[in-house]
Amino acid sequence: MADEKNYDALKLENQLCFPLYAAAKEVVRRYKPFLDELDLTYTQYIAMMVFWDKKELNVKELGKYLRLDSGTLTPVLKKLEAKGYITRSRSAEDERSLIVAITDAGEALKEKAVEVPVKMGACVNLTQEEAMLLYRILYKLLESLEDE
Amino acid sequence: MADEKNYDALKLENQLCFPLYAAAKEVVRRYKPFLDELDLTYTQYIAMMVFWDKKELNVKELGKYLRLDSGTLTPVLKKLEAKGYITRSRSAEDERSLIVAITDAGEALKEKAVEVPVKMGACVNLTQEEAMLLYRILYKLLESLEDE
DNA sequence: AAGGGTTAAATTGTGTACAATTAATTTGTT
DNA sequence: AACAAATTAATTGTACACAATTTAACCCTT
Repeated sequence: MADEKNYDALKLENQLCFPLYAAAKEVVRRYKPFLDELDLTYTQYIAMMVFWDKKELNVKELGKYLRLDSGTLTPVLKKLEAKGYITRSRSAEDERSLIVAITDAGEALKEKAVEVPVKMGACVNLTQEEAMLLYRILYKLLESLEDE
Repeated sequence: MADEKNYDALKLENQLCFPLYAAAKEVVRRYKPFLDELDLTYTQYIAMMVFWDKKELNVKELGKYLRLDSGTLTPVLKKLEAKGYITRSRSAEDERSLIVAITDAGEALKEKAVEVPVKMGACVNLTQEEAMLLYRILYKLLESLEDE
């Protein structure tokens, strides 16, 4: 019994990261039917959320909000451009910077999108208090992981 | 003012799903340096966690634990087999079923892996209470999303 | 003005995720 | 037994995610 090592920390059910990973996937998956009606993927949807709020920004700024890099965003933005929801153009002041701006069609999409959070809210079976706690703890976690 | 619609629910900062999605990605990203030492990706790591516990199961059973389907698992398992940590063989009783079993090398990997949760724990800056709350709420969320 | 260092996006390569389909096998019913 | 229905993995196709590299533009110091 002196030599017995405790491997409990290596069990899936004792992990904190695993339910985080699984719940995130599952929630995104649950968005799909609602987002299909808008012809958006989840990543495209959260990008549009930023544009509905900010109207115009460059890839770097967008990436900061979404916590995604240009490797992920470039193809996503090209798809949103192809759908006519945004425009992509180089900044005149700084040719390195790509200005992404929402179009009228993109703005119009907001009217249909307002239903999405309502429908999703109905899927998530948490109390107000649990939802608030979850929100607070997740942001605390994000902040703590931010500063390396 | 009668015609003003409230779009607050469409703001990124008012979403519950977004910090969930972002935190999950960030935590998995934080695993990377530790898992690199084991030559495992996060998905391969959680699969190995199941094998360390169960020794042997088929793809469907594994998928139930990990909440992943064969489309995701098949390539992951082929990689783990190539690394020598598991074996893949058809069941004699039911040829449809693929039996995945851990090898000695896979078992040995556990010795190095025990350090991973310790190192990760040091990165996550939550109190015991917050961690427990997060765990409980995430599993409640997962369960509520499970039954459609 | 010139050249090194920095910065912003894009590109490349690897590895998931997942929906939908396919292929092989098994099961259940007649 | 025979065949339709169900089940299990694998495959196919699309879409991220991210590390690492590349390309082009900008900045800064001399």
